[in-house]
Amino acid sequence: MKVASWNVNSLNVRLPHVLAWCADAQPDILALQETKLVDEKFPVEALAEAGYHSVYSGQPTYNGVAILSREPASADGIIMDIPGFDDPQRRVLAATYGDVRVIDLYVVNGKEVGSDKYEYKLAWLAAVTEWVRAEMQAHEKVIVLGDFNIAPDDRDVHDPEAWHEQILCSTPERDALAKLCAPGLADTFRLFEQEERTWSWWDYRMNAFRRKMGLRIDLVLASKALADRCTAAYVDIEPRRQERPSDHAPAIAEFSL
DNA sequence: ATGGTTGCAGGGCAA
Repeated sequence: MKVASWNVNSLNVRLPHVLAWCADAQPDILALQETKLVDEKFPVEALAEAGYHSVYSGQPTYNGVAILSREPASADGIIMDIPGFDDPQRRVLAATYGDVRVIDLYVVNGKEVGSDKYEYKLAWLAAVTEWVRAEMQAHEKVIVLGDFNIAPDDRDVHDPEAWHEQILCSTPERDALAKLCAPGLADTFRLFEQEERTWSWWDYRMNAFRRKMGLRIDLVLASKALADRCTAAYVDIEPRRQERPSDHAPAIAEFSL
């Protein structure tokens, strides 16, 4: 089973990129973030023609998450809100595929350490952490993936000194991510030897991609039952090289199931 | 400290 996460920064603009990547990479499950589409405009038919079922939770202009899959999601167990956390922003989506629970997250960016958005990010992460804990008690095989807007440690940052305690890299954010993982989620990327300086996001500005100035903030986390069966994990930067790309590249994990 | 680039939407806002 091949599972991927991709922040597409508008599925309206990036639908051709998604279709081309799916045709090439053949993921079984693809979690999307920043679809920026209301549900009425979600391209269900175009994706169905490409062989993918869709579940999605969108809003106008901002945010929006979706999960594409070869096999349909179970009819029950689709969750689009963090339990007990009132939030109009469409950032979470959970669905069950066979015996695998998939939780797609578009973590709050946070803008700047100390800002209102930063406080919202930490509160949001605390609420998600409680929810994920409950999901892991209910399911043995859990995948939590998405745009985490947190670089787990300095290996995931092109210039750790410049980013020291900055947004996406601050200690409270990293501690919050560690707490989310504490019930037994592994960053699948780190289960394997990796090329150093692997990133999944590069700012559109300042020629960051050409200059290899990126961060690895897109993650596929897996519970132990799945981590034990993980056979590969990597980032595919090819889509970032294309015309009119998303600023993120897909993060992928493969499992022998 | 600011600016740079993209998307949405048609002016800023979010990233």
